[in-house]
Amino acid sequence: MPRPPHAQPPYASPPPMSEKQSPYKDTLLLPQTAFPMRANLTGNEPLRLESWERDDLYHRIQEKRRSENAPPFILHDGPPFANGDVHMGTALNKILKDFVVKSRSMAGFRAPFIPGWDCHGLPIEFKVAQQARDLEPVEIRQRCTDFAAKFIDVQRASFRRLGVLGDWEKPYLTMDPAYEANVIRVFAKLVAHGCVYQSEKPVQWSYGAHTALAEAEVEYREKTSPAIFVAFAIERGAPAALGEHAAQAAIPIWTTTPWTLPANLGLAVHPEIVYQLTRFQHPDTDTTQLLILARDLVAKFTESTGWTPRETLAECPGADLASTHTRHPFINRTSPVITARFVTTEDGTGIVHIAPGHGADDYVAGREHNLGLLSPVDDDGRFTEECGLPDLVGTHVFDANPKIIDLLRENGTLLGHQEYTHSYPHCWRSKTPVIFRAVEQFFISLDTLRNQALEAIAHTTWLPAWGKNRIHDTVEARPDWCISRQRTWGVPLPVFFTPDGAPILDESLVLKVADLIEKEGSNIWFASSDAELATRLGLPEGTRKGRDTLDVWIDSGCSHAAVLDSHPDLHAPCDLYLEATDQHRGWFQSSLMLSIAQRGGPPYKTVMTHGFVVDQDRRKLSKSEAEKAGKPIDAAHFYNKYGADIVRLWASSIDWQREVPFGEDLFKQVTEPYRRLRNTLRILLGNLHDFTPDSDHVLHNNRLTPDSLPPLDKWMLSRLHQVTRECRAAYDSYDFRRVFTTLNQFCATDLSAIYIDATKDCLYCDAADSSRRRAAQTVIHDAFSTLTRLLAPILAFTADEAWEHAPFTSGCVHEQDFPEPDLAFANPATLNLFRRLFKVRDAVQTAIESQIQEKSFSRNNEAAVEVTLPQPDEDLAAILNDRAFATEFFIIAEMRTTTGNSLAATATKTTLPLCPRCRAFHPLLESGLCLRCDEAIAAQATGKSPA
RNA sequence: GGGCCUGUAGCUCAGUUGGUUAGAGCACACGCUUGAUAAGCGUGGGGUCACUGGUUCAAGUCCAGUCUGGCCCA
Repeated sequence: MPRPPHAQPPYASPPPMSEKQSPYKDTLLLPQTAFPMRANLTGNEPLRLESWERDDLYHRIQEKRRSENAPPFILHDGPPFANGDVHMGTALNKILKDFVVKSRSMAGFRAPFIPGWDCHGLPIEFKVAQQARDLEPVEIRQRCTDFAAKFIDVQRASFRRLGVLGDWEKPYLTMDPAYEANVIRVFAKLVAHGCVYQSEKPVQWSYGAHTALAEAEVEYREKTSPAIFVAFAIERGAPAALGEHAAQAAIPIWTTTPWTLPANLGLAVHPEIVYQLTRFQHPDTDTTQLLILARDLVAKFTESTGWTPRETLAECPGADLASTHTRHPFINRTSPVITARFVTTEDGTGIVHIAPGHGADDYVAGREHNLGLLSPVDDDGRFTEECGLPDLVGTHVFDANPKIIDLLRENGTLLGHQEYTHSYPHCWRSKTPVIFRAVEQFFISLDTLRNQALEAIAHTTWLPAWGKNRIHDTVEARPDWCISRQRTWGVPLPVFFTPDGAPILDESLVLKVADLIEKEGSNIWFASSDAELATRLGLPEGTRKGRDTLDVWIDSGCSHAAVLDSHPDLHAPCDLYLEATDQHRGWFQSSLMLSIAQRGGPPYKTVMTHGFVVDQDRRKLSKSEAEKAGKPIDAAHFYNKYGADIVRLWASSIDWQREVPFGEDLFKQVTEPYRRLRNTLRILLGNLHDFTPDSDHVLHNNRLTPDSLPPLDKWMLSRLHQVTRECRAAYDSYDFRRVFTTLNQFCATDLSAIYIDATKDCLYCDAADSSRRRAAQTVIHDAFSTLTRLLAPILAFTADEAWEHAPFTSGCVHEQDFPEPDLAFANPATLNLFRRLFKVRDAVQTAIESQIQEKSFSRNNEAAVEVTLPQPDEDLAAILNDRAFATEFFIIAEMRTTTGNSLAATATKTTLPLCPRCRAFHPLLESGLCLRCDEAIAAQATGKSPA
């Protein structure tokens, strides 16, 4: 190629703007790549997804790791409910899981991911029941099956679209007959251990949903209740310690549930609290009354009721009241006084009304003192005959409250009445207040499992670490587990009753049910009559099947048996469970208890929890409220608007250990780093267009050694390996945010602002094969290859797209291994020298900026800089006086150094001429070009490298 | 009401075992560049480290209390 004519004199200014193009432009090696600057994620991601699925990427990766005999890393997917669209919380959970799976896989593990869905339960049955009432069980179950299947498809499509890799064709479903059979087999184990029992106990009952509720199915909301003070007159056994007047006294109680009074069977006092016998007077009516109540609550009682203490006659500890009997205020019955430690002086009178059928504490106390049990309320929450008040039979308990209050007012036992707003348990589905009601239910006794469970908790890793305390405390305090539900959409509770109504709890019979259901599906239980089932299972005539289904927490809590133990790729205990913090009382606990029963140990080695998604003011983000406020919360809105990689980048940028702030603004905030990462990959690719690693990599072809690399390249590789080490460690500890910030800062500062900005002169203008240029390309090659792989778990689509655009890669980035940090490159001397150089650079930039502000010149590379170094620093001075290094590193024309008191820099406009080809200021040759450009042109002409 | 957690620039977050002037990204302002160009570079403003008290030569960091918000439990 002939040299272009030198139209400009050597000292000419840059070509005027009117001139379209420099005559030298064609001789430069400008970046070239087909990797587009604009991502168009929403358009391109689905195409890439298709190609992954066409190539069966998931199974290809599994196969590769299996053939390598890679150690397994098993993350067990907690099944989301198949009852709605994927919202950001669910999306965050799955993306975090995908970060784990992808990063463990690239770290050399065989990391299978078998996604699952929780299909049974009230949420679905409720929605189906809303559409059609009074259906036969089998019909309800069919509709529920269809409903669940529909949302499994919806959710699966979302999870896939988000780039989550897994065996989506073969997920586990808790409604699969094989899964249901395994649930029943775990139940058989529980029966064999003798932990299953039937009992009439107060349970949290939803009259709206017609079923008992588990703890996890209850939510607390504000409710206003009537709070009343009721006098129980002393009938006999007045405590001698309170003197002769005590016999005429009454004992006041305080309650916010007047409807439980018909079931009252006693009063409880604390044995050590001091009670006083006091004469009260009411200022409104001028009546007086002798009352016994806790000394510390007299003032509050007066404040609430107006009854004013006139004379305190005596006092005694609660223990002395224990033999007293009182008269029920409106039923012809005696209510004995008992002592109980749960009584407090927080509210009320220090005396608690005991209805053993309507409260957990009451039940226990009632049993201890043989008070009996009354639960005169039916499934709808209406009073039954048993309530003892014919007028109230058929009345809903909350409608009965005012009637009971009227009754008390009329018979003079009502001492006070206020409205009281408190947080009260509600059914999570029907949103109705929960009532405590004693019904025959099945329970799992946790006492047999508790110690082993606590032991397992101690030996499990909890992330964050405070999770251990939390689950320990909940397991320690947890009451027996009510597992029966009076619902249709669930795994049948596999219990039969003898003709006289006794439950048959027999392991082998339960196992037979499991086999039957595995073969024919659980509908067989509902479709068959008692007689048919009895015949098939060889039971005597007259045997009846149970009508209940199992708590859904049993379903998902059995996944370690139904999935980990059963799937060929998996095993129990697995390495990791990863869910939101609410699962400490949900899945983590149900899985643990059932795994203890099943295998005597925990199902997991590590449990990681992440916070809930909250809005930007750190307020709870509820779906209905967000929609009202016009704030979208569905994952689809975001991946359709911004792309899955933006959602993923957001997920990597948050701190999963606490609540996760979320809002559309935060998405916009993450698009800027995305562009930076993408453009960095693009400029790296652009500068590798003529680079073939085999022949051009200066370290692979031994053209240079790590030690003989130019200093800037040495520094860049040191940083690269430092960054690699940091990201690998961050992935190992699930600290994805650290990966994100490390890589973002590395791209922004080290690569973009420093390295590429400085070396692009060499990359564009040097002869193609100059050592200096090949060294820079070598660094850029390593940086690209490292960056794409370290980014791959997070930017699943973009990293693969970039990988594909590199001329020297093959396959998919997700099948690659992570880069290994090589400490041979992490050169402390170089890093240290550059630390000092960056301080100089700051001073130099400030000096140049002030000259640019004063219009002395306008571009960095016009500057001639004089630097004053504070103390003798030979290494620093030597490198600063190396013209080639200094002009490249600072992107300036000239550098001189002196020593002085403190670090300082001054800049002036250079007197050197402008090289028209590289637009840098250098001494020029007769050709009109600087030495480097002259040689580059010559090399192009001969096709040979100058050096 | 109880348990656990949380609070650092407008926003998202760093801040080692207490030790110089509390850092980064986003956003903002100004400037350069038109050979990374719907990109890139430079400079800059912006913080009573939730509040109060304590320990200490020294506190964002340790202690106590208050407040905020979250999860769980009642």
